[in-house]
This record gives sequence, structure tokens and C-alpha cells, in this order.
Amino acid sequence: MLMSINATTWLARRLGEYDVLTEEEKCALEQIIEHDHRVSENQDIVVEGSRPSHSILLIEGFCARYNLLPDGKRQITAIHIPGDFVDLHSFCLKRMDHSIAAITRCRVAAIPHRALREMTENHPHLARLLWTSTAVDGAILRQWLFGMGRRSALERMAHQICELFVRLKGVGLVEDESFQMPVTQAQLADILGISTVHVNRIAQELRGQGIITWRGATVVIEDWERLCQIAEFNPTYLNLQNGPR
Amino acid sequence: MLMSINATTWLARRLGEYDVLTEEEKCALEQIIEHDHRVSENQDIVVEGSRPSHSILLIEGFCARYNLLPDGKRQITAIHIPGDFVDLHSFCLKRMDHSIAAITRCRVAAIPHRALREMTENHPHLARLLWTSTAVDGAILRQWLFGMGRRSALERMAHQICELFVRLKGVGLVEDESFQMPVTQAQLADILGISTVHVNRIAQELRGQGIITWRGATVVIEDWERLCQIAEFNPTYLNLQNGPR
DNA sequence: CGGCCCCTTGAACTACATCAACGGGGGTGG
DNA sequence: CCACCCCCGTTGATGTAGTTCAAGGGGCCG
Repeated sequence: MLMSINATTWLARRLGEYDVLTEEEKCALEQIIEHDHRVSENQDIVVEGSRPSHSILLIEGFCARYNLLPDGKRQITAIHIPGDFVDLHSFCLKRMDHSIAAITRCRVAAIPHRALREMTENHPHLARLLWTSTAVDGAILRQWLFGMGRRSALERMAHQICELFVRLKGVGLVEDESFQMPVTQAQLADILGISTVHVNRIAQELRGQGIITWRGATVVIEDWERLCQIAEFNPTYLNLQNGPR
Repeated sequence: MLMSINATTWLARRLGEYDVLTEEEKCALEQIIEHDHRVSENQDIVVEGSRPSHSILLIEGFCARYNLLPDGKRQITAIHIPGDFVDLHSFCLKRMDHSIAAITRCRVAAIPHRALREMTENHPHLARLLWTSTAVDGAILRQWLFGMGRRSALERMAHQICELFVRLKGVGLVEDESFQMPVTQAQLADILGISTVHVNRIAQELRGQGIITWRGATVVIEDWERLCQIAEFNPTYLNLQNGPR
């Protein structure tokens, strides 16, 4: 397990996915992390309307961005896994137009916006990689939107599982084709934009066909080929390949 | 009308929405625009799978990003109006995971990625504003996703009109509560993620209630209050306010 | 003048939502 | 230690927003 990896390492590893880092750059990343704290399940990490002075790096656990309608309907617009720079965009946008909540118990590190700003002044290459991170978030959002508009609930659920699988694999959180997906059916409903009842039935469809097993928080991919086929999954948008930036 | 505004001015104006630019910065922006050309209606500006060496700034006309499913279903994930930096993210992402098409005849300017890279080296403040532009694109995507998941077709259409109205107003393309929306009902269907038949019926609903008129490409807002109310529109996410970045 | 795109309308169908109810497990209080 | 309760997953029945199919009319362009 990766329990003991520290915040700096996560950040270096994430940015290192986009391009090779020099030793000096890794050093610079060491400096920017201010503190490191725990958040309990279901607690908000960043709330709508606030003006954060720090951005949050997720070290352990899962969290979600979401929007609420006055009538209580909720839409989750992103799920974040360890290593994700959860609200990097708050550096650019100043005022939050949505909230971010911990889905499980989380450990997070805070990076002051001041440090990010200095990074754009003194380490343009690192700044480009941070910018890239924002762009990748956008690419994922486009895929979700694409699916929400034009894919069926079954296809979307399959796609979601494909994406999570690949992303978790990228940070070493997959073992033997299985991974942790610590979300309730109600939360998954808010991710997929459907009702909890429908999530239940769709999940049974995928399980019944022997494509996945899902008990508790543990998902096992039984038939990756078939899952990708249902989802029409193409991982290009995750930008996992490394290159000069 | 704004027919004769040149590319540099558009760019300075857009970035100036996020923060005040110095004269020197405006000067720097002058240097980066390489050429300026026309694209005819329905022509692709950037195609999926390519690796652009330039990013495109839209000067005149409307264009759309879209994704295609193998069966021909299409989802538009963004519409761009004059002044938008249409594929700024291609600088970060390298390979396009979607295409961009001209909805109307367009005039566009190309900015070499090399110049953007130099900007991150020599003009960190401008680089932050470009980054902000990427972040605002993301914020708009979140709103679309939110709507797609949790709003009805009527609400989404109302929201879309609100957004377009505010954005066009921001670049001076609104006169007397009316603006140009040069999209067919089929294209609007691909934006809203519904069928063209349903677009037709929803549009009649909005017209029937006297909330908008829409003939040809011209939309007139007859009852802004009511439109916003249906859409539950809150323009915060467009980040139109200026501040130090 | 012909053809094609675009808008419009009706009728039948389906993927989903909503409502309602029940069982099991894990945590909490008595 | 037991009782309770609440959350979570599950299932059935019914309702509805939106799709699909089919057809016709108007305007614009070749």
C-alpha cells in the first residue's frame, strides 16, 4: 500500500506524468506544501461561495466536487483520487462556484496560492505542468458531459468504472484487476445523473453479465474487454502519456 | 458593430476581463499572433487526433467543440463566440481528443504554441491569465454537466440562452436585449443532449409563454426575470469580475 | 423548376423517475 | 448485552420526460 507517501512525492509524481522533472524542480515542490491535515467522511473540504487562499492536494481518500439545486438535487462533477490537485483552479478563479466534499476519510495537504504564484514567476516549466493539470480536468469534464448527453445509463456507468480503474492504476491503487470504489449507490447516482433505484438496476445488469463484481467498496473487473466495449472507452483524454511541455 | 476589431485587441480585451494589463503586456500580445484566416460554415477548424502546433483565437463567427459516438450521435461540449481562445488547451494537451467546427463562417487567428511557451517564460502574469481562461472553460463545462445531469430540457435550454446572452453582452454583441444565435435546432439538440423534435417543442414552450422570441438566428429576450428563474441562472461561474491574478 | 435542408406536428414507444415497501448490518443508547 | 434505528441495498408498480418514426410544408439555392 501507499499509505506513507508524502504530499511532495504525490505532487512530483503527478506532474511527472506530464513531463520529466529536474532535481531542482523536485526541490522547489518540497517548499510549497504548508500543512497536512485530516478530514472526516462527508465533511466539506471547500465550500461554495468561499475565496480560498490555498489549494488542496489529496493524499489519501476520495473526494467529490458537486453542485446543488435549490430543491436539493445534487450533481457530482468530479471525483478525486489520491494525488489529485483537487481545487487547483481556485488559484485562478478566486471564488468557488461549487463545493468539494470528502467521500471517505481523507488526508489533504494545503498549498498557498502565494506559492503557486511564485511558481509561475520562478519555475515556468512547473507552472506549465500545473496548467496542464487544469486542462486535463477539463478533458475529463468533456468526457463526462459527452456521456451525460449521449450515452445511456449503462454505458455511462461502464465508462465511469473504466475511467476510475485507469486513473487508480496510474497511482498504484489497483491490485489484481480490483480496486476500492467507496461510494454508495446514492453517490453514484449523483455522479451519473440518474436515480439511486436506477443505479441499482444497472449495477445488477453489469454484475449479472459477469462483467464486474462489486461487493462493499471493492470492485473487481471480470471482463475488461467487454466493459470497454459497452463504454466505448478510449483513454486518450486522460493524457497519461509523458512528453516535453 | 465590432466587425473591424483585430485579433490582438480581442485577446487584450479578453485577458483584461480577468485583470488589468500593462502597456508592455499589451505590446507583448501584439507579437504573438501569426496569421489570420477565414473558415467557411461547417468546416472543421481542429480535428480529433491531430497535434496542433498553434492555438486558435476566434475573431468573428461562432464555433463548437464536439465529440462523436461511432453510431453518429454527437455532443457539443462548448460553443465559442468572438474573443474566445478556442483551443488554448491544445497547448497543454498536445493531442486533440475532440474536434472543433465552425458553426457559421468564421475569422480566426493562429497563435503558435512556441509563443505561448515563451509567454510562460517571460510574462508570468499573462501566463496566469491564460491559465485562468482554461479554468473558466472548465467552470462552464461544470455548469453544463450539472444541467445535463439534473435539469430538465426546458431548464437547460433556458440556461443556455442566459449564458449565451451574458457572454455575448460581455463582448458587445447584444443590442436591445437581442442577439444572434446562428444555430439550427439540430445543433441546439447536440448542445442540450436531446433530440431535434424535443428542441422544437421546448422552444415553442419558451416562445408560447412570451419569454423569448426566436426567428431565424435572432433571439430576443422578452422576459429576462422569468428566463433566469426557469434556468436558476447564477452567472458567478462565468468569472466576469476583474481582480489581481 | 427541382431538391434539400429546416422547422413543425402527431403517434407510438422506452428509458428513466418516483413512490412505496422490506431486509440486513452496523453503530448507539439504554 | 440487547434493542433500536437508521442507512444502505433491493424489488415491484406506476408515471413521465424524452425518443423515434413518419410525414408534410416552406424557403433557399443550384
